[in-house]
Formats: sequence, C-alpha cells, structure tokens
Amino acid sequence: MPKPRKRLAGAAGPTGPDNKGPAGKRTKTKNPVGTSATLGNSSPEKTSASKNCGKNLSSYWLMKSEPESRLEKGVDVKFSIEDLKAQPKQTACWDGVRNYQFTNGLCSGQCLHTSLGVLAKARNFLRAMQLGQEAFFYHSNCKEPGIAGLVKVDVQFVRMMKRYITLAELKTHYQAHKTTGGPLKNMALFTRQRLSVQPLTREEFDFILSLEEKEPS
DNA sequence: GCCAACGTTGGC
DNA sequence: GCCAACGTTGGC
Repeated sequence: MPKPRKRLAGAAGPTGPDNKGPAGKRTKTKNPVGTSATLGNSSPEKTSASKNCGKNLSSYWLMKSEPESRLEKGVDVKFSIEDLKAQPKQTACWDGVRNYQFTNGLCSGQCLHTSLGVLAKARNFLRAMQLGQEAFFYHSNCKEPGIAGLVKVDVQFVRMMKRYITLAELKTHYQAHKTTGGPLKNMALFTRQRLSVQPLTREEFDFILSLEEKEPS
C-alpha cells in the first residue's frame, strides 16, 4: 500500500547551483525529430516516428546519473556531466549498459548507471531510445539534484544547461501544473520517480528548456 | 496470479 | 543517515 508522500514541495535549498555557465562548444545538434534513426531495426512498417503526427511518441528523455562519488559493490558510480564531457568524443560508452555487462570491462571504468537493478527497470526505455534523440542529463543523489545539461542519446554531451535547473524548481512547476494542467503535470520524474531513464513529452522538454531563459522561481 | 516482504532508489 | 516510494521476489 503506497502511502501518500508527505514531504512534497519541500524547501528549495538555498545553496547556489555553482554552475559554470554555458560551455562554449556546441556540437551541431539540429537533429530533426522525424528522422527515425532505426538502430539496426529493419522492420519496414514500424518507423515509430511516422505512427501519428509525432505528438506523443517519446523522442525526449531524462537520464539520471550521480555526480558525487559513491561506492557500490566496490565500484565508484560517480558520473557527472563533467565526466561525460571528459570522455573521448565527449561520448560515454553505453554499450556496457545496454548489454547489462556491468563489470570492470566498461570502457573507462565508469558508467552512467549505478546498478544492474536500475538498468533492468529502465530496460524498456533504453530500448526505446534512438540515436540522436535528445535527453536531459540529470544529477541525482547529490546535494542539489537537477538538470545539468543536454545530451544526445547513446550518449554524447551536447551542452550544459544555461543554468542548472534544480529538482526543487521543477517540483514547483510540477505542483502548479497539476492544478493548472500545465506541461509538467505528469512529469515522470515525479510520477515514476525511480525510473533512471524516463521519457519526456515534447511539451515537457520544451517547457524545461524554456526555463533556462528565466530566473529561477 | 495475488500480495506481503524485501531491496533499492534517491530526496531530504 | 533516514525513510518513503516502488520494483522485484517468492510463498502460497
């Protein structure tokens, strides 16, 4: 029996995000939504992108990763967006994750995800993700959780957020949107909170992007 | 196939 | 470090 959570709408931590601002380099990322990348998926009739007008298929994602060191079974699970940037080609080896071979053989000893259990749960979404789709890179299990940057799936750094969008801020909007019917009203970060890889609607994605231009609420 | 116990996630 | 939430497991 799930009990209603009592700690919602908590105090927004006063700690400054300490973010470094826009990282200069942008890899050109104008990838049109409609281009079905089809990762070796050669079923002809199933270009998922052409199903309906592209409205409610998920082309956007939020991926959680832990930016602070934490040992899990002897392995440090830390992988921040800065770590991603530091990878060769600013791209993380994601195959190890896909195949659930979460062993020392990972490409640089680091990985985006923390445990096999998490991966199993997110497996369906991992499968649904396609190359080039955009995702927010979310820092979890840390002092100030929030969206740190933008990546492309499988998994390449795109850019830092212009400002760090904290969980607290997202939650404020989520709460408001539940009543107003705004774009974040069903955001999986809150409704399916344990999913480490979660789909975003285009409306959610665009709304969150628009927050970059605004003052933190 | 139900459901309580358990383990993990992750905000606080 | 605490503990709510929630996915998984396993007994029945």
